[in-house]
Amino acid sequence: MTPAALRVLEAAARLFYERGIHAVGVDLIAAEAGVTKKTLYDRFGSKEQIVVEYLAGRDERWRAFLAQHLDAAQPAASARVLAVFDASRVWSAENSSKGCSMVNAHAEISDPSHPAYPIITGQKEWMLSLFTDLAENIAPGGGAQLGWTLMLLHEGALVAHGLNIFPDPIGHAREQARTLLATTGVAAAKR
Amino acid sequence: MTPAALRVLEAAARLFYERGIHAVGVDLIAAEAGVTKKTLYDRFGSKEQIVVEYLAGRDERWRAFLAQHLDAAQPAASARVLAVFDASRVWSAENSSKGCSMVNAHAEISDPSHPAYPIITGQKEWMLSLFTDLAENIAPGGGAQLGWTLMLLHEGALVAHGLNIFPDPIGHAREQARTLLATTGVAAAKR
DNA sequence: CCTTCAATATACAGATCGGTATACTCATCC
DNA sequence: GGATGAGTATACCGATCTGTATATTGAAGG
Repeated sequence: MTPAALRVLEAAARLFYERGIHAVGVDLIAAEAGVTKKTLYDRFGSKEQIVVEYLAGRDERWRAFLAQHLDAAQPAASARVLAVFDASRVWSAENSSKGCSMVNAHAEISDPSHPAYPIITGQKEWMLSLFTDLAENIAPGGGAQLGWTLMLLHEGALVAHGLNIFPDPIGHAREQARTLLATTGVAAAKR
Repeated sequence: MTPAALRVLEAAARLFYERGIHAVGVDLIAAEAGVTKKTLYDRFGSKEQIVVEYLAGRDERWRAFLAQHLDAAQPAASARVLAVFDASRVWSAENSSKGCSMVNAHAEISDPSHPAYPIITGQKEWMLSLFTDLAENIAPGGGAQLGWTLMLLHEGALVAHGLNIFPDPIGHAREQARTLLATTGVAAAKR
């Protein structure tokens, strides 16, 4: 990736996230990146490809960021679940003031045959299986249901964060997950 | 509202929701409504105004739909909370296969000075205060926090429904709300 | 030294965008 | 019966959209 291509991708990522994908034209991306349109098309070939690399890049960075937090967490499954919320909280404060970029992209990309579509659904499926796998360790046999609940809390918190509707929704979701895991863990231990 | 204007609004609502606001042009709206562009502009004046009436109309219909469910529910606050989830479940199955139209519009309309912006945030604030008011009846003094949790479950369920990531997320959210209200009610009663 | 390649500048193509103009039809209503 | 208003049909406007063409510069590599 050449320096000019990197600047294009950075400018596109910022503009796509802040203003929406369809509202941002390639001329604006090129101008903000300090690059000519020819360079942009030489590197990426199409706007669609820039969209794909924007989402793929965000997905990759989020997974790496989350992996760091998970590596630093205690090995207990419940601690790792809370680490996911902690990671989201920091990530959102730094990169996601308008909510989840995948959810926002999903609002604009309706066609499942769009090359960016599997990136969107793929991240959500991956997050869900992460939650359910951890949940299965906490409540053996009931991992799916507990994972669903954690997913709901997490997705809801991202949306609420983007809408700025009440203070620190991700922190609140984390606390709810904590009490939920505590009572569920107790119930599982009693069985 | 003339019949032609109604057809315009119906076509715009369907297209905006399915494909996104910026991806749909006025020519397409007019064609799908079986109406000339002149009629469209005579009735609405601008595309922006159509967007505003699209969101305002959906907001109004959702509130009326929800009011019906609340009127039919038992008067107990916990039953009314569950009625909200029940209403959302039916509504989403019929009208919202791609998730919440307000959240999706928020992804495309970033400018807070856009005339549609207060409709989006207004509905979310209204839903939050609905939850918190009901929650305050269930857990006096802790309505805000419980209301936040209900809001997270609800928003998360709408997103999960739109992403089609696991079966019946709104039904699952309802069950989680039920157990949450039960334990919270018990805790409040013990105090 | 000479090729290669990433980059620049500028111009342009064709389509679509939101929005307007003109002329006409038809029904309703004082 | 003439005015009003909702509608059609069609053409147009300037701007913007994604994408391409042409010609040039400058640095790195064998």
